[in-house]
Amino acid sequence: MTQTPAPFPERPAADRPDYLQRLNPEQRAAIETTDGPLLVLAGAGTGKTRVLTTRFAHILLSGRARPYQILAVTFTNKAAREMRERIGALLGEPVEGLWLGTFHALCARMLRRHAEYVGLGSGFTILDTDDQLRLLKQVIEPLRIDTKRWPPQGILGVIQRWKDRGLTPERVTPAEDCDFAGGQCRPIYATYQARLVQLNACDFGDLMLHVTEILRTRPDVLAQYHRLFRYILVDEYQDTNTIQYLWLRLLAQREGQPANICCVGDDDQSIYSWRGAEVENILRFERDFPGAAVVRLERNYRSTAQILGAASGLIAHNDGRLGKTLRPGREDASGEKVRVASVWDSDDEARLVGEEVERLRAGGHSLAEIAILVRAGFQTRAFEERLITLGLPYRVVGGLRFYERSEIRDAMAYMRVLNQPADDLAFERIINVPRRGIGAAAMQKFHVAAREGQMPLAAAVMDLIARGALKGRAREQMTALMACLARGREALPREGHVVVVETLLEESGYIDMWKADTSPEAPGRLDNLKELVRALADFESLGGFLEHVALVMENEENAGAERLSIMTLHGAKGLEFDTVFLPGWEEGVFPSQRTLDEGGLKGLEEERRLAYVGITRARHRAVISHAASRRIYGNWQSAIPSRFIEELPAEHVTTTGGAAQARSRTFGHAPLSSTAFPVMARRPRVTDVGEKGPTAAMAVGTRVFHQKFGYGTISSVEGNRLEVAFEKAGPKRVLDTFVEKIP
DNA sequence: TTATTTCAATTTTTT
DNA sequence: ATTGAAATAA
Repeated sequence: MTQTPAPFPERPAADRPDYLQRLNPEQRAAIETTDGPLLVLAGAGTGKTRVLTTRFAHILLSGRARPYQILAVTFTNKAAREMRERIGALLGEPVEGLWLGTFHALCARMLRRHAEYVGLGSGFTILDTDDQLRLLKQVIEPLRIDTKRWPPQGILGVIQRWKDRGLTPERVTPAEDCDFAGGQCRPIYATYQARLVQLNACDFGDLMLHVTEILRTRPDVLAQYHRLFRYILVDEYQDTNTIQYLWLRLLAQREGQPANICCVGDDDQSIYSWRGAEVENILRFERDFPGAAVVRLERNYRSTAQILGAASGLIAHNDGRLGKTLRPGREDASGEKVRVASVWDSDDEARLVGEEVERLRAGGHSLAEIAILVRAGFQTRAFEERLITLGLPYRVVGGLRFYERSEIRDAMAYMRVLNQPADDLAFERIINVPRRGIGAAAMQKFHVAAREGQMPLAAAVMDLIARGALKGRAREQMTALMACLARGREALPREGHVVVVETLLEESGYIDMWKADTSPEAPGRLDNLKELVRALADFESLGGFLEHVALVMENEENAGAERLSIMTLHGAKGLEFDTVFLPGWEEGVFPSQRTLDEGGLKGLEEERRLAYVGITRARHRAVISHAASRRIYGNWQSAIPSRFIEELPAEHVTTTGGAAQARSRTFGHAPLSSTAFPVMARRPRVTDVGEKGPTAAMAVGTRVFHQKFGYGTISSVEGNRLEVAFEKAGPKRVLDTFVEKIP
């Protein structure tokens, strides 16, 4: 393993251009080591984005490459946008013609140029998840697969994972074919791909897969990109999957020239293995690119020493790390310790967080600098309810996004059919929305006609109308719909896409459908449709708009409002806040039981990295909490504190709350002054009922009472953790503090 | 063809 | 408890 380079000699400041000022030696090394492979291990809060953007600017300003000769890859559109803005700021002007974007956006751009090599036209459509599923269902329908046992989503998952690994249908070996769908996944995959080509469409995975396949099989195309890209920059390298790795390696390894690839990442923040990311990619970097330099960014400028100490101590429990230790960047006061609060249940937890937030706000803290980071979506509800009663403005980040709403997808489908009459999947989506009396039977008829006539669905419908094979209301409605679309297409060059789409949505009856809808969401949906038409005006053409939406499923709204954020730990990666609440640190919730079951030790380590990501989001304050009981799927479950709590180094942690006081690690310093934690308020007054838990001998066979589960008998004891056979609730694991001995 | 009922699943998510 | 999708009745 390569060592962090020795400190670099300080050159006189005057020698260095402006943009290289005020960087630490490691950051400067990461920027000035321009040629040859370079791995930058950037711990949380160590100035990663700054290094990436400055490196980009440095390559340009030192004359090593023109803007279009640098390939800069990110995972999210947000990261790409931020990078573009910051490069523009460094250079003093916006730069044009950059190859800067997400893996998928860059691949889409490449694939439009070379689509014919994989049997597509350059005007191919990019399908969303709905379309993918609909198409797959069509493919598996004749196979009479038991969709109970093998849900289409699962099959799609298998295909997606193959694509993540760079496996085209031909490359999937029989051994690779899992027993999913009765071992029929391989032929299903092949048919699915063939159908996509017929539709002149591809899914997200295909963007990477097709381009990589082209680069693999067309040396001329590959050479063209080798000549073009002199430098490659990759963000969040620990999140790359196999296909992304293959794509990068193909582009980076040039005959007789150094691989000028710089990957920035942090193995400790790899939290996406479940969607195909391979941490091995970053662990293997030095073997993949011989002679690679490695720079470690370990000076953290974000968090207090206490927070860093807690996070470092926790992550140290993982094996197989590349090894980094975050050091406080500034020697300021060490700050507050990380707090661990024990509460009774999720309502208590929400109350505690709410009170703390109110206190912070009273102390002049901005709500925008506070976040509640949960493991899973179901945890948000208790907080939302509490924040509403307190009148605290909040936002749940990562709910349904604009372009995922059904009315927007419907409207988009109308546009797609307008844009490409052969877009069967879009046509199928709108054909009976609003209701036009087309059910399964009619649909079947259309499909048969389309297959027999070797034509798109829409054309088949026209044909059936012309031949009089359609009767009654269906005929009327279909004639009207087709006329609508035809009028729109004809008017497009004259009236412009905005007006035409607006008219189409009106005349097709789609708008009226929502106007007639009396449900409370309907007005909001109409507003969304207005907003969609407005967004349409920002684009030159319909095609341009559709491409944008397919790749950038984002809405840029309500930023900067004075609200606190509730989001998942995954959603919080890359963000930072003054104060971070980390609720639900209980075995089964965090670490998640499912991850443990499915991923074993690997899964546990990923959960631990998630915990590490959570803590390192905090600049000044981190409050971890765990509840003693939690209602999951309608019934109460007892909960034991997460093992991650015990793994936090004691010297960086303070503990509050009743249950915690029973823990051996707490040396009796009960924070009685803390009015912020009126925890355990709803615990029974134990002295009235029986002896208090921790002081009483808890032996196997002891009869106990539990607030939520009722009466039961202890069946095993493990320190302060009991297993109790409850009379009504069955066997549960509980902490001794939450039961009372029955005399 | 649509409305109703039952039934199961229920982490994390970008593009 | 809640929700969404598939089976079944009107």
